[in-house]
Amino acid sequence: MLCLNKNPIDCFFPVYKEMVSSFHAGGNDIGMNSRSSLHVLEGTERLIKEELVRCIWFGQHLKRACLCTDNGSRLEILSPGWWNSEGGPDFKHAEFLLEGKGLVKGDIEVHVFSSDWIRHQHHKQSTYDTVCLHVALWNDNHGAYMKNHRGQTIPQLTLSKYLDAELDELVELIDVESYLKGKKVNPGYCQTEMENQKVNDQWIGRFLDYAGDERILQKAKRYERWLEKGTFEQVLYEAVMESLGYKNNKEPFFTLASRLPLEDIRYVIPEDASAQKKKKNMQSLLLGMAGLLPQQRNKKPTDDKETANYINDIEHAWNEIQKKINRDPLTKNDWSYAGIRPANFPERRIAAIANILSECSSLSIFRYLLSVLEKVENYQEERKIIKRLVEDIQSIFLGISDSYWSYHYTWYGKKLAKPVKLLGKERASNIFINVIIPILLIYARKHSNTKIEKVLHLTYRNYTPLPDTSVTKFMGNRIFGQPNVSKKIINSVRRQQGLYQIFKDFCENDNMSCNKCALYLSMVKD
DNA sequence: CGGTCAAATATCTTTCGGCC
DNA sequence: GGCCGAAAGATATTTGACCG
Repeated sequence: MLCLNKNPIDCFFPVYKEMVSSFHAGGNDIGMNSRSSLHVLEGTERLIKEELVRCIWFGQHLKRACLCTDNGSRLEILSPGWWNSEGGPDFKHAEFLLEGKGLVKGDIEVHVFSSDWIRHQHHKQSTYDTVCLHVALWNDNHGAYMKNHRGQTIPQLTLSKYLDAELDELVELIDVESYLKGKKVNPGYCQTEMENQKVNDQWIGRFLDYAGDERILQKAKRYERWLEKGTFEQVLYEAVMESLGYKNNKEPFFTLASRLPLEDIRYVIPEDASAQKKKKNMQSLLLGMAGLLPQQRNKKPTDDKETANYINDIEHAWNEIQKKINRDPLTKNDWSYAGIRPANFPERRIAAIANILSECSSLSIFRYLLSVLEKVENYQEERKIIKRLVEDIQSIFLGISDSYWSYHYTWYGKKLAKPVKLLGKERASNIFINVIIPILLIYARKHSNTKIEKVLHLTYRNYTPLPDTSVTKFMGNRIFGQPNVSKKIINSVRRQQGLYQIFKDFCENDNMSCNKCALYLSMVKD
């Protein structure tokens, strides 16, 4: 078993990454795929899984206007087809227009590498004769097409040339969790090996700790790229906004934040206005730019005076503000309401961020964070540091109250008997872990401030786990089998985040990568 | 048009831990 | 060891979009 005792424990240290690369150095990997996705990495350091490529294809995250097959024919996708959960091609009943052929209907097979077509033996299987387009993320054999079992030519599309965002951004945006639903979880090699070797709780805990640190480091890396184009406060604002999109609205929230940078907001909303006026203007600015005001949608009459007054106020303010902004607002179609509980509709979250911004001096959440850090650094007791840091930072999210939105879920929605928070504890925790810690970590390192890093790490490793998700449940089953064992060991967000990291790196393909998993290999190593 | 579903907060219950 | 307050855990409640 790999010794994990010698590494530093009070800061974010890339122990996990070193372990992973030690197992995969040299390229002589074991397993069925002679060349795994580990070795060809363009534009991302993550391991790209076929499931992700399927999601890219199904979600059509492509520059659709200029698609060409690998032999140069113009291609227009009418329908990406429907998921096929049984054997055979990945998507059924797709439709597209192909130059020289016209309308084509048929099935689609998706791979990470174009050469996977032959490696998976599809050119010898008649079940793949219905495939009319082969879609690969990367074209590694530089061919222009594939052949099926009857020798017919299948046109091929290479996605990497047409992605509508950086690959690592897509990795963040695409929900790879949903496919886990309903599948039964098989124990991993890790679980079997743990029983064989009687791996103790401390060892596995430590491993998860380091994996959890790696997750923060990777998030930090992502934000570091954003920082090339913006200031800390702008990046923090964008990241918080993205986080407010929960799962389905990350994209429009992020777009809103980049179309409406803090600088522009400051230009439109004077610092010296009264608190109330600032709040109202901020709401109308953000909601207006989001395209979510009632006037921008279907206007319904109401006999509720309070609602009518509020809407009137906000829309009036927007009509004035709109003149000073020369960028187009988003529209209702940019937002997704599917599968979102009314309490978390985008309108409410936008109202929330508007209230937060208008209450921060100079609209800077970042500056507020720094002031909290400064205060906390001087405390002696560790417990007190942890408590105050979390409480003070989260108070700006939890403490929001709004005369309208605290009592309503929607425009014209019925008035709630009791006020409901615009952002709750869970969201605040999420923002704290996924956004604030990574960004402050970058800041600490840029300023060589190890004290801040230590405070962040201290808080991180003492923070209780967030509620379970499909991924944490899956991983709990996969590694520990019994939920009570899992619960005992996963006693911090740090370890919980470690589960996500290992999942992303190794388990996403179900059983495929168990033999390459760093957790398993660390156990069997002598 | 009505059943189903989505996920957060509010509230109630149990456990934990510190302290005398 | 027992008491009290705090934290953690479990359960109930909530509205409106979507799909057939």
